Amino acid sequence: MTVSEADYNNTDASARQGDEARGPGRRLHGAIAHKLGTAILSGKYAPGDILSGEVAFAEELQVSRSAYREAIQVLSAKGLVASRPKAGTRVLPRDRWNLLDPEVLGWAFTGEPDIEFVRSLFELRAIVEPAAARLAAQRRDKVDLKAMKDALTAMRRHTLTTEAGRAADRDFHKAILQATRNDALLVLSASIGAAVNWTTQFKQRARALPRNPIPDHVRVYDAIAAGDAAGAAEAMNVLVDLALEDTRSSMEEK
Amino acid sequence: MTVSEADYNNTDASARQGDEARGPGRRLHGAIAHKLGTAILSGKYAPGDILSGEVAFAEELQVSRSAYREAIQVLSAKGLVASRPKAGTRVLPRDRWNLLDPEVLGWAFTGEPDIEFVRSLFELRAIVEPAAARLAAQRRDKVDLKAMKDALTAMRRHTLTTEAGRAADRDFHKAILQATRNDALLVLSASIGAAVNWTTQFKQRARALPRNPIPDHVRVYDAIAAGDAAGAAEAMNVLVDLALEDTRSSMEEK
DNA sequence: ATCTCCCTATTTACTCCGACATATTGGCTG
DNA sequence: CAGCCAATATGTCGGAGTAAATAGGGAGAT
Repeated sequence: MTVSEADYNNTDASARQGDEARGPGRRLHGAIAHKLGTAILSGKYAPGDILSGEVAFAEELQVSRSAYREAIQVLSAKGLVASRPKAGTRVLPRDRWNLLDPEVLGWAFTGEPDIEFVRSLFELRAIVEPAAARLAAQRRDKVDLKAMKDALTAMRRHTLTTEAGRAADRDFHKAILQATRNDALLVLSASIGAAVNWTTQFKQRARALPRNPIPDHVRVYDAIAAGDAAGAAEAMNVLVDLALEDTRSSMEEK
Repeated sequence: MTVSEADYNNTDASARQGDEARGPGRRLHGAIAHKLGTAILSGKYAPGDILSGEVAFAEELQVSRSAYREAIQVLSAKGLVASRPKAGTRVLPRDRWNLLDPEVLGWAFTGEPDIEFVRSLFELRAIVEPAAARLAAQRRDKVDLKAMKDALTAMRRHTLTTEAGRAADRDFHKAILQATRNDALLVLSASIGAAVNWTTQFKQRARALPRNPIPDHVRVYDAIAAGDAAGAAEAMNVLVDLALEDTRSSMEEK
């Protein structure tokens, strides 16, 4: 064990993720991975395509082979590409992509997001989050409830137009999943939370949010606090439905 | 577009994933990543710990710094570690780990799996798969049904004691998720499928499988084929419950 | 003469090495 | 106590050599 324990928690990732270029704190291979990742997610490189050889591509990008290779390792780890000697580096079929990886999800939403995929994500939310709310209502303790309440007050103060407000929204949902005492669900939260963050930003882009989301969240909180499993599931169901509604309309009228 | 399209689909990953050493087809940095990944998942390196410096660690592992760094990039991409100049490479807190990544899941099951985590995974299955079966019952077409039927016959022929049989089991569940027409769910299939594979192997390890799993699967198939959404969800619910039962008992009596 | 199989040759990723650049930390100094 | 400075570990670079997998050609059999 070493000194300085409570560090490395700079989860600003979600805040600064949209950045294009390479600022300080953003490594070169990270920037390359971002560039290639968005290119693949946006369809610029289709599954089955073969990327130019290491030497050629690295030279084209003006980086060393080391940096390029490390970027490829990242993409490979996320299931986007696979490399083999003599055969080259190939974009894998879409069902091998790790779409639930928060970073991949971010890449998917930097361009024009596929509306069909957004629908898929909300359908997944509609399955997972009500079930999570049900479990949370049965297993939550005081600490969980306090976390949810704090997140709610923060949401009220900052509103969803600010990054701080969206962070509070994510905290609220994360607190619920944390209360389920289920690690697998909690990991999904990181992914779904990221996705929700992008779509929420989308809603803002189109117009000021027409609906006040606070009451929906309060209903969920109240049911969980009361230990009302069925009520919590139902309230969360409504919340997700409304969020889908808003997102859909804002995407269509664009 | 280039020659030789229908390749790169060697998903033997799940079949040969338990290998320790570095065989042909398994790259060096992949072996290092596997070694470090399992070490982290097994708790040998706890969150917050700092790994020895690149030069030192690479020398200790008898590999070049490049190979070691590429392995670290893989782990970093999966959220297991993070590196910063001067500060070193640190193991991230558990909630940052990408536990749903199929490879990470494999690492988690190479050692003694945490029974609490297995419970979490089955709880997730119990949430997602019945809902998926419900959607599949509403949206499946002939092709989907044929894929399920083929998988069932393959399961009958090989039984779950063989890798071929387990592959058929995975194919069955994958066919269901494919029938939901939902990409996000389909990605979860890769993860859940991997998890199911490991736990199934576990059941085998303890003793010959006491229960014949075929009838449970057939009930699910029949309901989906009949378009009976509620019945499909319920049948899948039973299936997952029984699987959990078997896994739990085999883990306890070990 | 045609087909099959094996073997070689080439292409490409993979690994290694050694040097330099950069960023962050922690101590030092004013 | 604040701001500067140097030590240190990661990050980036370029090149050289190795290993693997595919494609193509040649020998053998049908």
